[in-house]
Amino acid sequence: MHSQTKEDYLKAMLYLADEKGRFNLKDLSSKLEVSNPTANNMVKKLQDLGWVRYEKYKPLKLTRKGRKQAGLILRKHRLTEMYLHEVMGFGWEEVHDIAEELEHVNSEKLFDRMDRIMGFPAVDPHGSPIPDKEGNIHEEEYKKLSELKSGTRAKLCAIDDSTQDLLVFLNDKNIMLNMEFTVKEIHDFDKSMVVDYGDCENV
Amino acid sequence: MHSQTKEDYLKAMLYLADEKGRFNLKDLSSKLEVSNPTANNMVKKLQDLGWVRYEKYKPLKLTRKGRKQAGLILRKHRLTEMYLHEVMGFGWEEVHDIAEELEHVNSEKLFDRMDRIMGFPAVDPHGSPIPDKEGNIHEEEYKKLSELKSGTRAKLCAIDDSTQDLLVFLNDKNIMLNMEFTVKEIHDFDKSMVVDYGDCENV
DNA sequence: ATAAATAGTTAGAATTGTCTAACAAATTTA
DNA sequence: TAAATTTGTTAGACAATTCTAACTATTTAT
Repeated sequence: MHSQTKEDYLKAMLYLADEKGRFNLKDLSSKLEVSNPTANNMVKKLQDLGWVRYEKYKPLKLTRKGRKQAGLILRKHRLTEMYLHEVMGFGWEEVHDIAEELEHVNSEKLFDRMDRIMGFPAVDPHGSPIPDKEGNIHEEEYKKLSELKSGTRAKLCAIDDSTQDLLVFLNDKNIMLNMEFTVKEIHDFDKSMVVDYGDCENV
Repeated sequence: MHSQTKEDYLKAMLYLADEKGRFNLKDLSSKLEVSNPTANNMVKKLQDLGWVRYEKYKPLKLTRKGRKQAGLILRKHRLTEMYLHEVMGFGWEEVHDIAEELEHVNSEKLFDRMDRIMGFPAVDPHGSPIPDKEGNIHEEEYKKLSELKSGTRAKLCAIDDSTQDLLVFLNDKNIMLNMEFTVKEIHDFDKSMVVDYGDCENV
């Protein structure tokens, strides 16, 4: 059926589709850190499975089926992240790497149980939406920090670029999800901001 | 490093060593349901890794190193089983299959956290010992049901052959771990017993 | 003790996922 | 637009894990 490898390709494509709208083989091979021929090769197989549509030199497209598969993997990933955080007490900067492994486990039972134990959460510890059981992703539209004007009061609903480094940095500053803050100043030269509860640079 | 496949070979060998004392290639290939040449082939690689000692036509032996590796995998398996049962509320007949997948996850953090959350349990939901962090297994010596004489009062401490079928059967009879019971009768012709709390056939 | 049965070995091949080298197409830039 | 850069393709190879077929060694049973 679908190997762990194929799941990683699906996930990467979902990510790229979301991030860039259109993406090509190079984007995929870079994202997965494999060579170009490797990705090319795999894309052909994914096409045979009906998960991708691809024509030579054209951008890649996930099929509806592929998007669903990918959504289901992302669901497992984000449910796991939330479980690790909320139930097991891991920090939001620790959960990604563990979930990266757990997401490949084949057990609806397990993930449904996590879901139930947590009371069916809508988002993961970084504020990203958890796809539903059909693999559909219900995105909330949040304002970006960089779109806020000086003086605005706002709530931190999600971290877009949840790298471990950034999350550790935010921990240092005692910044956490759902925290309210006010934009105090915006420096013109580099767009960095001063907000209350600590300051957060975000170009 | 060690693939999931190699981990399965290690686990199988630990099981066979425990079960039979001495075991040969055939035992291993049967246990893993692979062909004989496949197992032969893999055993050579495991020997190169220093986990097995093997000479043509002789019984197989796990090295100390191999036994430790195997013990650590078993630790992950049994910690997971116990976690699924005690914390997540799965039945003792459900946990094996899920743990079979989770045991290959590479995250000391995760398993240590499970361990801590449960207060460092000594046994899994079937009464089997959870190996320590060095991979050592501290076996308790229990009497077998078939060794008990009529009239004995005893506590059910472990299930030796924890197949799903048997566990479901025991559920039906409302038999659970740590339950006390008294042996009422032993039928001569098939050694089946009548005990209070329901009756359990165990030759 | 020999024949039959079981266990083990060797050789050769398939699959999956990866690579490099060499070349071709498309896009960007000057 | 032509050269330079980037992207994509093909071909051939390799490691891991598995198989079957054909053969050999060991063990068991008569």
